[in-house]
Amino acid sequence: MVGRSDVGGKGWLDMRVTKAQAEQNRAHIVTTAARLFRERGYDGVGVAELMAEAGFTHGGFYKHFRSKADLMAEASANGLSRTASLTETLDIAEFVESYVSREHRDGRGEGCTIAALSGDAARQPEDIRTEFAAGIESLTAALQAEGDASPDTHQRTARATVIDALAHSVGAIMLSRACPDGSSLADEILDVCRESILASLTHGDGSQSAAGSTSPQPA
Amino acid sequence: MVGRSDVGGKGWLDMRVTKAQAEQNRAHIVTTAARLFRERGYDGVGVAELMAEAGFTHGGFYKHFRSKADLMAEASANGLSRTASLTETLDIAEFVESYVSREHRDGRGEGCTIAALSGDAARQPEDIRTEFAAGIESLTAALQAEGDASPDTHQRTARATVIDALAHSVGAIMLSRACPDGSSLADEILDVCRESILASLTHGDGSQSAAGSTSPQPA
DNA sequence: ACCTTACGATTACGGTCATCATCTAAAAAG
DNA sequence: CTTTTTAGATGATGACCGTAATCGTAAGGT
Repeated sequence: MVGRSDVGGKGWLDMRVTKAQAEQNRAHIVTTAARLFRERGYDGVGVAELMAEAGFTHGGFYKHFRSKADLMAEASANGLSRTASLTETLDIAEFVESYVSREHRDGRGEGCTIAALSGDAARQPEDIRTEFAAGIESLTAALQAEGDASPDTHQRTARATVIDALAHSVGAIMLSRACPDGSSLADEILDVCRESILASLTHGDGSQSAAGSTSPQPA
Repeated sequence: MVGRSDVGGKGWLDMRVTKAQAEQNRAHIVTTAARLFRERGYDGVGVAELMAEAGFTHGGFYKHFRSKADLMAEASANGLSRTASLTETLDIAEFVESYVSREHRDGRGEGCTIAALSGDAARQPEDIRTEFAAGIESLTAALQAEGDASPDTHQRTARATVIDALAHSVGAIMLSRACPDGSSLADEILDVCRESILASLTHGDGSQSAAGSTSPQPA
């Protein structure tokens, strides 16, 4: 390992790195990881491949993160907040329309982290599930809040209604993705559910009586 | 299938047929794998650990399966058909009641393969997704068929209603499982969705009646 | 201008993984 | 009986994994 006496400064250049650059590189690693995890699952992407995709070699990874598990949690939080912020301009009906769609189903890497990784997250340590709970809360809050700004007859959507529609939408996407590409069942699930969810939103759905615990708790 | 077809004549074939025990061992490996995959995901359990859990060493694995991917497909089919057959005695309301429950959420290994592995299946090769589509169809058929035996009161539930309720239930379980153990959100999701799904079954479309028999059966 | 800090590259370590070669004993086939 | 076949055990192989030690180098504070 000592053979690096190095002669002649020929070395390929790779001058970069300022403090701000490093921070930017770190952020890039996180968002890259978030996308790769959505596409292939937490176990489907290794540190080396991840860093390569971000434009680095795998060695520098541990200057940014203490472990892969740490990055998994951070990438999850990043992806979840991304979904929530993208949703902030949508009301529930618009959200459902774009969420329960073929485009979303077929664009896993660019889609919702909940739909892409909740199955994996369920088996991960608690810190990741805590991020998911927070992400669900943020998304719920975003969907409830929409309409508040509008002066007209919009009223804040009931929390239960939002949670229900979200679970319904997630289930539709996951079932559809579990079917073979182009299968009629995959499309049928999407169409049936989208119509049903939208109907339940416009329908006289004012039923959110006390069902179990109603204690919102952002983590 | 211990069928001893046995040919008295001199047909050339019949080179197969091993001990009946081998066939039984193979089946045991498949059901063990189905449970372990549900608990930890396809990538979360290795061949050696799997075989050990089934009571064997890892070497004999390839006398039964050509690859781990082969077993993954077979174990998926096994788990999915198990869920469908366990559901055959339930109508939709009973199904939802037992499916969208804390017991099911917390008993991943003994629960529904769709809820446990659809997130993983979406990233697997087509043969596994074909099994999932078939499993969804079987489960849908089982839920539609229930009630046919009864005289007038029940009529065949609409396919769309069943698919919709199934996706909704799956989404509820997956979201709840993605939350930390014992979190209030995890329980809230379950309670909100269960009530909503049951409500949509009783007053939604033009074909459905209330529950007649009561036999809540945890899978 | 020093000196400290640390990004990122290189290389290597244990460990685990799927897969397979080989051996064995026993069951089937003759 | 003998021969053939094979379920399962044992052990090796090579690839890949997460993690870490080392180092060149440049940035940032003083």
